[in-house]
Amino acid sequence: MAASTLSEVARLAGVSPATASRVLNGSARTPGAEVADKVRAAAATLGYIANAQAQALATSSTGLLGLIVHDIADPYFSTIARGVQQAARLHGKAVLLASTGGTPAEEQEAVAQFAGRRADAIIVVGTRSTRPEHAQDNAALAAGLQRYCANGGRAAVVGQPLTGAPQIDGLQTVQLPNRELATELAQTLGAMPFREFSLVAGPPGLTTSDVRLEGFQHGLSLAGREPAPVRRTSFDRAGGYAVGLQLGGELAREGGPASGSGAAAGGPVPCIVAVNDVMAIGLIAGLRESGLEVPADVAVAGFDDIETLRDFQPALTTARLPLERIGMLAAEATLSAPQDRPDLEVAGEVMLRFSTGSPVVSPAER
Amino acid sequence: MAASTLSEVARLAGVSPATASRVLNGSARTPGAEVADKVRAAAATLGYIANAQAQALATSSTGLLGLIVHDIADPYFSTIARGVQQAARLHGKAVLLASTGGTPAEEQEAVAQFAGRRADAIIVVGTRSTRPEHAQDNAALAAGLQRYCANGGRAAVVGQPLTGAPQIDGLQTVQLPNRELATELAQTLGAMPFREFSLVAGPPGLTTSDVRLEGFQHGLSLAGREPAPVRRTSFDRAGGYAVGLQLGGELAREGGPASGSGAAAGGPVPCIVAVNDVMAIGLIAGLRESGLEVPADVAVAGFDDIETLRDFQPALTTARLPLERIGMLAAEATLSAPQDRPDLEVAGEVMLRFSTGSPVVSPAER
DNA sequence: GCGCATCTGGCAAGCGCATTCCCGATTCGC
DNA sequence: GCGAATCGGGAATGCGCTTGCCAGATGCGC
Repeated sequence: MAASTLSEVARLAGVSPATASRVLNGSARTPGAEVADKVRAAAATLGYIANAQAQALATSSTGLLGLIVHDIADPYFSTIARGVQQAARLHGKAVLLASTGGTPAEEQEAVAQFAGRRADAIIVVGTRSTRPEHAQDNAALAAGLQRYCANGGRAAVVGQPLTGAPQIDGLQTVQLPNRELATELAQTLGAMPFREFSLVAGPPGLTTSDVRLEGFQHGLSLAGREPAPVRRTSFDRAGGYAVGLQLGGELAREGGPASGSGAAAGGPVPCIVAVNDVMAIGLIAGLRESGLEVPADVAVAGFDDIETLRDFQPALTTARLPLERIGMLAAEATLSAPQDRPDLEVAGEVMLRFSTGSPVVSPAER
Repeated sequence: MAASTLSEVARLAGVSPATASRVLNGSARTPGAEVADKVRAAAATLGYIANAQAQALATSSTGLLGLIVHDIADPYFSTIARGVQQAARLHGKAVLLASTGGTPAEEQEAVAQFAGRRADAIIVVGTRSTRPEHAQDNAALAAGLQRYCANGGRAAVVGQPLTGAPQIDGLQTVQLPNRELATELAQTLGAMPFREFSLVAGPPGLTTSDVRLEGFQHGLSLAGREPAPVRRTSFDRAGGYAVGLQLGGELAREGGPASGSGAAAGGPVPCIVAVNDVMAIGLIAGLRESGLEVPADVAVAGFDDIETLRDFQPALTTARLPLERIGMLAAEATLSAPQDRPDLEVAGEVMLRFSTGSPVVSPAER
């Protein structure tokens, strides 16, 4: 029993395929009520479901929205994905998902795949890379999107503009206030009585990491602080953890063998800022492993304000990005008619919490 | 500039579309090397990308894998999604994502949509519902999957078998050891010197919640414990938090005005088990809000072992489900040839951690 | 050197649907 | 009451690709 087709329905209803099509799938010309009922009845008994592939071929519109993320299991991306999904649903589109791993080569592959499926729109989420070894892949990615847009596709990239890309017509960018927020965070923290700052970042060349870093340093200087030393590690929890162990060891040695040096002395403690929450959480785990208390011995801050992490103790000081809204914006930007495209400006917010000694906020208002 | 078509490539290469098709998209009959090169060159200069829609129509195979989850931003689902995505990629399939919200009606809608798109396989993840108001939708969902499978689609459901469904040919089930693991967890905890147990569950009728509950109670009885009282709440963080506040208030009143009653007395403390990690985290937040310490005043355990939550303090005692693997299994089950389908047995593991007073495990081995 | 097997590439028929064009049947206007 | 405008429905065409089938070309054995 193969899936029933339009003409089967038409035959059962005793009408032509054209008529059946007109009643079942919205047409400007709606046939008479009697005929329409007959067709609908036939469709129901046959359990007819329109073949979206054939429709797509005939109408050259697939109703597909391609979403490209680095890792769908990462809460940063999955939250954005939720927003995209919601917007897509509102527009009656289906979401095609690609979880790439983060290299421009894989992203380019996903773009090609989506272009082949003639997705109506493509959204690329995640940090760009300026690493020299990615230059060629970046160019390929840009070329792929370029061609996709030239062929009438709509596309948006979330985060930063494409690396080394020409102006691409039809490509929109949801620019994230990474630099500004990082500056604000650093300025706020810089005004607090921390002994010194250090920064934990991803490998050089990851734009999100680099930009946040710049913003931090800028904010520190605005606060009249020295530039902070930077530790480079992987852009994930494991990287944060490794640095936590390392920094924790150094701090413990310097502050005395036992923990609680800062707390005991009541003196100013150092503050470590990681470029994202997940790294910050790993960092705290590593520091703890070294016998340090947060924030008594060392203060820690992150970036993103991941929802799942908001019950973490000590509550993490961070910069909130409205991730779900960002996803919706990106989707809306590609799906809406040009005239009612949303404003792609995104605002964030610095969240001071206990990991930097700020008073705890009730978890109720998460 | 419209996307170039196969026949354009063929014309440029001076061959017939058939030949072009044979060289560009894998065919059993590969034309001669010279012709093949010409075609490939033409395709390259035109930037040809095969129209997957048309291919799908011609071959009646779309290369689409439909994934239906309750909420893609929930780490439980996003981790499974990662597994599905990986398996799909291995098989050269693209993942179609639907994040439904969890009601059978929405799931049925997603199934219909995927069926219309002629997805090669559909995977439905998430708890079933036995609530009477869902009976009709459950039936519709079963009917939809039934028809989908009858039309040659492959499908798998992760969690429990469909509620009130007949045997559906071609529908596979990745059965999760919820009951067994819950029993094991309860038995283990029951042997420990906790004063009493109470359970925090989702609304009655959510099968995952209900089954875990049953398992817990069974384990408690195996350990010679009384059945534990059950608090019903919503199946998410907010539900856990609400019950945490409530239970926390009761315990604080009963144990004395100040916190630390159990710790101070050193006596046995109560143990609260939530049916999933996210609820357990909310629960702990609520308990803390009431001035109680975990595990000094009250022990807490969860279920799932969500990766992002593993750095939580106190480390959460839980039952680990290999979520990513589960996703891969489900995808593999639907994508592989019948003879090399994987075994759909899934094993879990009880993880004793500090939230029930067990020694802390180094975060390194997350 | 001839016939046959083998191979190579072209032709054409769909896959399931939307859409344009067209024709017969109504209905309306005068 | 007649012509014209209108409406309901059917036939045909094409979307881009795959593939079975066929004709021509090539190679082989005898």
